[in-house]
Amino acid sequence: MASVSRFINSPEKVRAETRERIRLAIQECNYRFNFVAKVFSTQRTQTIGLVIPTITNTVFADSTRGLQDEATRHGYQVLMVNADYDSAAESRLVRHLLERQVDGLVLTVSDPHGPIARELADAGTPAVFLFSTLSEGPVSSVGIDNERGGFDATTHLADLGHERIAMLAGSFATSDRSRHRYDGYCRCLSTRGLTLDPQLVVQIPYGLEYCREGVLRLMQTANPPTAIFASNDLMAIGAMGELRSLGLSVPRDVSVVGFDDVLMSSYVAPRLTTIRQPVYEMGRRAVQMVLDALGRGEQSVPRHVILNHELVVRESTASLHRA
Amino acid sequence: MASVSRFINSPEKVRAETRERIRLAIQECNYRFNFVAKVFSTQRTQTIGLVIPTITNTVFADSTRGLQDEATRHGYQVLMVNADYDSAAESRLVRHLLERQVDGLVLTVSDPHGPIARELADAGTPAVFLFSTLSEGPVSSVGIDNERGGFDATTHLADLGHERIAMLAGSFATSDRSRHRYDGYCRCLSTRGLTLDPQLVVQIPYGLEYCREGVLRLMQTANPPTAIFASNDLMAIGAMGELRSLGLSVPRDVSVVGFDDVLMSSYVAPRLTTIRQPVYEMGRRAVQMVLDALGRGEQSVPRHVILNHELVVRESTASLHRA
DNA sequence: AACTTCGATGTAAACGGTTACATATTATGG
DNA sequence: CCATAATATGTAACCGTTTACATCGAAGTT
Repeated sequence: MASVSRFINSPEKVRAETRERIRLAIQECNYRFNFVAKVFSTQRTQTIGLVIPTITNTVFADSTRGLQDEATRHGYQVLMVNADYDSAAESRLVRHLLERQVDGLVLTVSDPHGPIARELADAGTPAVFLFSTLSEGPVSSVGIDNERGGFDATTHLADLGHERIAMLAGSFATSDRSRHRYDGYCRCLSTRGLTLDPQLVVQIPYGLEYCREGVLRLMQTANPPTAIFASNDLMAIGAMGELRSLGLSVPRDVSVVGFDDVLMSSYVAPRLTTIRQPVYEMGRRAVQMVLDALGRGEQSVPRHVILNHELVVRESTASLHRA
Repeated sequence: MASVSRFINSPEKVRAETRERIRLAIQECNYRFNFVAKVFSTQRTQTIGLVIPTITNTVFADSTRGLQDEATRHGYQVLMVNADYDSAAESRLVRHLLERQVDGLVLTVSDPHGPIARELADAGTPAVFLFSTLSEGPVSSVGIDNERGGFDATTHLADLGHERIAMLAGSFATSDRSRHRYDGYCRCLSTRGLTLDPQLVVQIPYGLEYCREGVLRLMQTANPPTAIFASNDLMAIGAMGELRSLGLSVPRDVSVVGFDDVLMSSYVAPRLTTIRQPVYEMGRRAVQMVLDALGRGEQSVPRHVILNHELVVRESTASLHRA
């Protein structure tokens, strides 16, 4: 029994002869290793739990790639679940993952300042928030400065001469990233002396399918915007599709900026101007931080890292053509 | 101990008074349920393993949604891993999932006729192949008729008067779906009396980023195609992006048909003509079949279900404008 | 040859639930 | 009020691995 365990985990510790004996026995009773029993015994799953808001936005897929690569490099698995932008689901899934004894957690949640932060800190399982901009709090984080991202995106539009700049925002309730990007949008407006027209800000649920109504609300006002800043690329692409349906041309009639720089954004027509996040690197860093905390044990203090973003100008934005 | 177990699994079986006593004790020693121990003891994880080829193509996300919904409806979790279109990874991941004692498996693999089928059949864990077109074999399957899908897509182009129809195919080695769609493409060509020009068929790895070279190869021939059938919507969108880079207009210069009808396809410009797969339903059916087999035990026979697809005509295809 | 040392192998407890079965408690009927 | 049935609770074995520790055997030392 013990020798079999040794055989499996460090074959060099058992004599060649015994090794052979074991190999045969294994063949004989076509034995299959029981990972669950191992976990039960060691209390280590070699698994990192990942909670993402949705599987349909490929930013999360891209960061997952970085996460996955780094994890496998260290012999860890990734257990991914999606919460569908539902904060109740987030808590439920975190509990599920903790019950399943994941060694660490990486999560993108609607509100990293909410009760979930305490839950995580109490659980004693290393965790890091991904994508959010945090500078404090009991659980670590890695992201970009979403407020500055929003500021930069809006500034780009203002630089092009736009004055009626709308924001097509993902619902703040389900994403603090969207809220921070909105903060940056506001700051830019006030820096430029532009008025913040509440009619030019609409919040919609995440997902392409909700863009229609949002764009309609924006464009059917008395004084419609000449530029739209969308919370993410998916919504920007959705918005462009809707604008086209309304007979408007991007960027001639309306400029559009997105956020994330999803691969798709450089293939759509027109190619999307956007804020690039270093998502692959973010994913990598997140697992590094988890493994780091795992190494340190209890006495590790939360860290908050903020990576650089970058404005990528493509075809969906243009100078305001004054009528 | 036993009462605690009862308390957790069927509270109605313990007296209110005892229930209270247990609740307090749980509070006291802030007990956390250990799912791994339960699994170890019961040999049931209430989990279905899911192997997908990539996380960046949203078809898989969409089918996963159906899968997830049906699974949770029956109290099952989904454990998703992606193989990145690598057949070695597929085998490795299947072994991993089996070691983790998943109760059933749903998988989309490069070749459902390959050795993995035997492995699965031998393992004794219920499994179903998703997306592939199978009519026999030891493991169940649910998909559409990919050959007919390819035929229908190509026929649509032929009906529009196109004679030089290219196929931008995902590498056959990594996807039998692509191969079947190609078979349909060939059948259409021969039915119409069109010659199958090998220069008009290129295989590329999956992913937007590989479309550039594929389209270049196609368009830089002496007699370039007037229509392109792509293995999936992602590649179709990639192709449209590349065609635009070459100064060609879709559909005026070149018509493009995709496959899958991913949500994004109705938002890009021009909106993509494609073959719709009932992906949500496919996901649901797959877990139903797994749970069904789980119910029957050993004596369940493999089933192969083929659902209907549908040609969705949008803006990316047009009649051949004869020069 | 006896003693020490060291590596290889065997033994048994432990991990935390579940569950069959034994026992205790409560309800029911005569 | 007792016998009996029904229901609630307690007991202990079990799942398959790891791991600390015991034991064994071979090689090296005196």
